[in-house]
Amino acid sequence: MAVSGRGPRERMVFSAAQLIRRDGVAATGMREVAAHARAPRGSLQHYFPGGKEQLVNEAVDWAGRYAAKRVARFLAALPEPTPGALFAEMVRQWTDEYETTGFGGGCPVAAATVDCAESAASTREAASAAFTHWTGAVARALSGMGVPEERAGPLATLMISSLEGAILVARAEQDVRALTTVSRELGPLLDAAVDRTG
Amino acid sequence: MAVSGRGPRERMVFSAAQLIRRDGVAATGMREVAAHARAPRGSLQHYFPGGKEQLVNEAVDWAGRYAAKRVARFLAALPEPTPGALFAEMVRQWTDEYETTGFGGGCPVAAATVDCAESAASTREAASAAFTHWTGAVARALSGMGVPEERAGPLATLMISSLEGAILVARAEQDVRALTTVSRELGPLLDAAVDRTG
DNA sequence: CCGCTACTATGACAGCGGTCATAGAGGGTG
DNA sequence: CACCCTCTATGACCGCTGTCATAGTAGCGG
Repeated sequence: MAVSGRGPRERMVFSAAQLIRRDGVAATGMREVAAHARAPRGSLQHYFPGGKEQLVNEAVDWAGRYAAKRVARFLAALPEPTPGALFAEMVRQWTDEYETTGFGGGCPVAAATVDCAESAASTREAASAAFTHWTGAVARALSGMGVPEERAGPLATLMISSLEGAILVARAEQDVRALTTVSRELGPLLDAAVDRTG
Repeated sequence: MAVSGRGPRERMVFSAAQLIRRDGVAATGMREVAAHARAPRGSLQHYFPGGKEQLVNEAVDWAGRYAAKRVARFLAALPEPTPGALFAEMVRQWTDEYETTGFGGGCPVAAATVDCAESAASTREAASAAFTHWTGAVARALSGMGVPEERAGPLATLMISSLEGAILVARAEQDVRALTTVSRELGPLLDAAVDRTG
């Protein structure tokens, strides 16, 4: 996994997200992040004077924006966009990863929530913001598919909650079963929400 | 939170589950567990010669059995048992806790999965077993309500995945919104799965 | 060359973590 | 009393972690 984003700073944030999603926040050391990013250790205190908390927060923030961008990209790639198809695509990103590279990682936002929700207020807020970003992107996508405004938000929350939970279960079981199940079970419900009166 | 289960051993397992669900596995120390359980520190190596990993595994196992028992209890308490009502009750356990005692804790099994899935194989297996126990209890409950056999398993997985994810989101946002949303959105879908041909 | 800024390089420190070693109580049984 | 088994009590060890302090290098404008 040769990390080669542009600047050292970006690489460290990216590496932090990668390591966090694999081992959790507490088990991820700063020296480890720097090494993984092939960045000098001395740069840590230069780019992240706020210490580990700042680095973690930026990693979570990055993950939230990344997830939101993915939604838009999925949307553009779908030949016939429906809510169920979007959800299937979101799920497929995870089944693909798990089937090819193994069950090594989960969602970094989930990891940050589990590890820091009670101990670090700013990180909890970062996770909240990440979920909000992500949910907003999904809700907008649903609206664009004809889902009524007042239904888009709740359904987006349902999609993300189910996905996050299924990721957890799949990782524990080392089996994508939970992921494929939620996709199959939720698909019809989601598709039924599009307004066909137009 | 005066812990007063029967033996010191049981108390330590229980305390471990409590602390893990709040701070995560890595951030929970053994000395801390003993102190929280009002158990002598020297008992740690006596009751858990397998070290922290054993203690964590037992805590996860305990949580899985507890969750399964709760399902049976919810079932017995429901006046008119339907899948949607059971799910609403499972969700309500969490909204109640969050509204009364705050967003201090999540699911210990989720925490163990996030923190140990990659680093400790035995803990990952314990988490998998916990989910299996829990899912089995829910599936049996659904079957008892008239849900066809082949639908009970997938729906149970959907319920638990959605619940776990909603717990995560709710904790990050410090708002039970995600929990109430998944309950409301999934209720009709679940109730529609009961076989009414009898 | 000076001075300034951005970045890097190390080493040290203090704290905490899990684990081990060793020894001590308590209470039954022979 | 001697013996043993269960449980408890400490203290020490070692490794790791986040953070700080200090010093060094690179490049650039003047």
